Amino acid sequence: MARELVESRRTQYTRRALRDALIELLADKPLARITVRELCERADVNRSTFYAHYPDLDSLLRDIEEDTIDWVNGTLQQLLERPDPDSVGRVIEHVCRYIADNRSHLRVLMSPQADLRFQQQLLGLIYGRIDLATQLQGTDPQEAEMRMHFAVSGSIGLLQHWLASEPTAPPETVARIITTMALPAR
Amino acid sequence: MARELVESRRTQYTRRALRDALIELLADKPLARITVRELCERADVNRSTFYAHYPDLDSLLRDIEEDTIDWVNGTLQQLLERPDPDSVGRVIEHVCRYIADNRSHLRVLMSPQADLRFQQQLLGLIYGRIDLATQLQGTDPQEAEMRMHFAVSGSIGLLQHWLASEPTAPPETVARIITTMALPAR
DNA sequence: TGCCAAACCGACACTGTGTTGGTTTACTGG
DNA sequence: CCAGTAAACCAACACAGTGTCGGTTTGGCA
Repeated sequence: MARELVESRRTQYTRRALRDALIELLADKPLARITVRELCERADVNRSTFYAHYPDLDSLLRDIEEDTIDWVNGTLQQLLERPDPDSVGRVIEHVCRYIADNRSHLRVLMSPQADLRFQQQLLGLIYGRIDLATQLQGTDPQEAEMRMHFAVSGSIGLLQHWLASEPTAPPETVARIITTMALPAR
Repeated sequence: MARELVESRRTQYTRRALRDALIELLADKPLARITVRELCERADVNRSTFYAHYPDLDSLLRDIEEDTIDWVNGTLQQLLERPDPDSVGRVIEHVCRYIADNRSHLRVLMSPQADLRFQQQLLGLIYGRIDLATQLQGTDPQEAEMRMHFAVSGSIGLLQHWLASEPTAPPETVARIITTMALPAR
């Protein structure tokens, strides 16, 4: 694990070229329609070099996604350390602002063209940490889980629409809508 | 158009074989990992015969999905003809019951493995016809659209979870959750 | 500056794709 | 009941992408 942290300048450049190229291609078409060949062509990297780094396109995509996942994890950690009565709303707003700041990358990663698994993982992480269950106390556990799924998928859909549409609504508005729709009125 | 309605018994059998085979395969893996070859093998249909019917796997899938779309369209037409003050809740419940009745097919078509486009089309159809906008009267149109997207995606996620989980909750419960979360409290 | 890891290159066997021309087979209408 | 025909079968094709080699440059760090 520690060894991998020490990447030579050359390999870093190659990996970045591959990652950037994939993002560019994903803006045009779904992953299934992208070939290793054209990716390498665009990245100006030899095809065999690609295979030296990743077994397939899926792995490359997951590598890219990992950065965002890591950021969210770290941020959640920080935010939840200091106790805050209204933590839920604050976390959601914080994440929305992050998304707005990294719009160009995330509009691709969050698009329906991209990887649904990542999107669910991302939102599931947030709602899981927040422990939505405590917000839904008193209700039937099976029903609470269903509401949870509605909230996660609904948030994904809203965020996708937000990132795809112009002009862009302010992150605060989006956060407010998510909060009001995902959580039961108190 | 009229000509296509008259299908010989043979072609009907072939098409059904292909459709059933695809449903079976989709239960195992996503569309992207399914090849025309293995589909034909399972369907016991010659590969060139497949191409005589469909240009690619995507078209076959859309053909299957069309049946459900047609049913929903027809049902909506019927239900919305007779005016009903509480039409929204009734439509949603009706659709949930249909899904429960055709569980085996729809659990595949609705799965994340399958086609997201279909799922959005299906739910978008319902919410569009219902004209959720009227439910959201008085609010900012941009915000109304965002809530709409939340509602559609949320419903999809909930339905996916519902179809995938055991034991199965009654359709009435699911309909109630969708109604309460998608529509603003009056 | 010399070393060596990492990128490049060309070639390989393999699998899947669409398409085509010719054949068999099984419905259907007379 | 059987002839005609539409539809399914079959074999073979050119082509594109995959994953994996061994051998060769090349760039950067010590």
